[in-house]
Order: sequence, then C-alpha cells, then structure tokens
Amino acid sequence: MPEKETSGYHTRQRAAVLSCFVKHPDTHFTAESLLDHLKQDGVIVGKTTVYRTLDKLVETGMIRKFTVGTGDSACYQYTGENHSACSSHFHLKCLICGTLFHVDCDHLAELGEHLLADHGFSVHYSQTILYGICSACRPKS
Amino acid sequence: MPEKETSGYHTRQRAAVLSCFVKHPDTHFTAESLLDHLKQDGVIVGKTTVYRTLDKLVETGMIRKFTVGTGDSACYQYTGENHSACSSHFHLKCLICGTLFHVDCDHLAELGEHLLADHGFSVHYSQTILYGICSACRPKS
DNA sequence: TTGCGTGCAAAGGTTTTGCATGGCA
DNA sequence: TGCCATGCAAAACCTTTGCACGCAA
Repeated sequence: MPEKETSGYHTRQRAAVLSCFVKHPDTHFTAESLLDHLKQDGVIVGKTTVYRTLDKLVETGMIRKFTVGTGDSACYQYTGENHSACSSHFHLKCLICGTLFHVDCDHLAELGEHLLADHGFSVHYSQTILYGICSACRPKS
Repeated sequence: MPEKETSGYHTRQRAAVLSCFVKHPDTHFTAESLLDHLKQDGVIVGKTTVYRTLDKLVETGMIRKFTVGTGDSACYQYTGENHSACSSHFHLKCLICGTLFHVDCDHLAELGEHLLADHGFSVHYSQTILYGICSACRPKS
C-alpha cells in the first residue's frame, strides 16, 4: 500500500469537493449533504464521483472519515493544514455535539507503545478516532 | 421507557440465539456469523428472526451492540454477569487484512479513566475502533 | 383462543461496481 | 495520445417491514 500524495488529475469536481471541506473546516458532511451543498453552489457532481473522491481524500489524509453507526451514513471532515502533526496524536469526537478534539498526551503515546509491544498492533493515529461524550455535553446526558 | 426483562414467549429460536452468546462470551457475532454458527449446530433460524431477536436482547441488556463501521455488519456480544468488565473493551481493526481484534486489557481501561479524569472525555468503547496494522500484516508492509 | 413469534419476500437505505464517455496532462 | 476521471445504471450489501402462518401460554 504505497503512499500517493499527489495522485490523479486536477478536475472541476475534485476541486469543488475539496473546496467545500476547506471552507467549512468545522463541519462534517455525509456524501448526501456534501452533494446538496455542492448543488447549492451551482456545482453538479455525480454521486459516484463524490464517493470516489472522498475515498481518495481520506487516503491522502486531507479529510477524515467518521462512522457513527451501522446503517447510517458515513461522515467526513476536513483534517486541516497540518496533516503531519495529526499523525502523532489521538482524536476524540463527541457523539453529541460533534466537536473533534486533538489530544497530544503521554498517556496516549504509551498506549500506542503498549499495543505494539504487547499486542503486536501498530496503531495509525491519523485514521483513528475515539468516540464518546465531551465534558460540555456530559451533564446533559 | 418501561422495564421489560422477561417479555415474550420462550421459543426454540430465541433459546438457540441466546445459547450461542452464553457459550461464547468472548466472541462477537454479526447477524450473519450467528446464523452460520446456528446452522453448524443444526439449528435453522430465519434471518429476520435473528435480527429481531438481537434487538430484543439488546433492549433487555443481555447482549451489547457494536457498530464497527458504516456499511459493515453490526457486531453483538454477550454482556455477561459483570457489565463492568465489558465496558473496558477496545477494538482494533487491521487496515490491511480487515481483521477485527477485541482487546480487554488494563492499559486500555486506564486510558479511559485518564481521558475522563484529565480531559473530561467519557469514551464510548462500543463505538470506538483503533485502526492500524496487525502483527500478521506488518512484515508485508 | 389470543397474541406474539416466525420467516419468506420485498422494500429501504448506503455504498460499490461495470462500462462507455469525457477530460486532464 | 494515453490514461485517469466521470456518471449513469445496476448491483451489492446490511437491515427493516408487510403479511400470512405457526406456535406458546
């Protein structure tokens, strides 16, 4: 599975999709909501193309994929400028408010080492998200 | 939301499904794998019944439902006598071979406590998956 | 007998694939 | 020009629903 950071051509559709994420870095889109959003901007893109573009953007690390529940739609959100920085820490996503937290902490680094040493599992931080409830939302539940 | 712990009739199918979970408390089943498992035991159950029975068992708290990823099958596992032990259960998924490992380990339980104490974040283990490369696939990459 | 349980078939939704066409470099 | 990208339609996939029949109590 080789790294391919600048693979592919530059097309109208791909630019439109990426633009949508960049303009709304704090929003997560489903394939459907992204399609609607593009339509409102006067950009018509096929559903198939959206799915394939999303896959590519996830591969290159520009966006991140969330799977909240089986049967529901997958969610995608912009990773941000500093991809590399995100490869060394964990992400926490609140199931209620949807906020994405970036946590850089020794405990988490230790966890990675432990999983590698004792379980033979090499964690890919950039692809991993911990789901739960954040401090702001906890009282409500 | 009323309590309904002993709702419903006692049927052959329901007994077979529950028996499967009780016999394999450390295994998680999908609807499909459960169906296969029952078939190997000579018990034929309809797919619809399995889904409905699983829903009922989740409602009563006898089993727990995991949502591993969108598009993938939902996983179910026996809750057992001690709910608390099951709440510290992480999932590891290999990005290459797709194998899903479930790991019950003190380190992971500590992580949850740490995130709650120091970051105010309450992790929902049933929705969380750590992605990476498993020991079998690592040499290949 | 009453009413829930069952299971086939069909529908529901999201995502993927086949294939011919279109567009980037 | 070559190859990738696109998009329609259809398929694949997991899950739910409609409906008639079966079975537990």
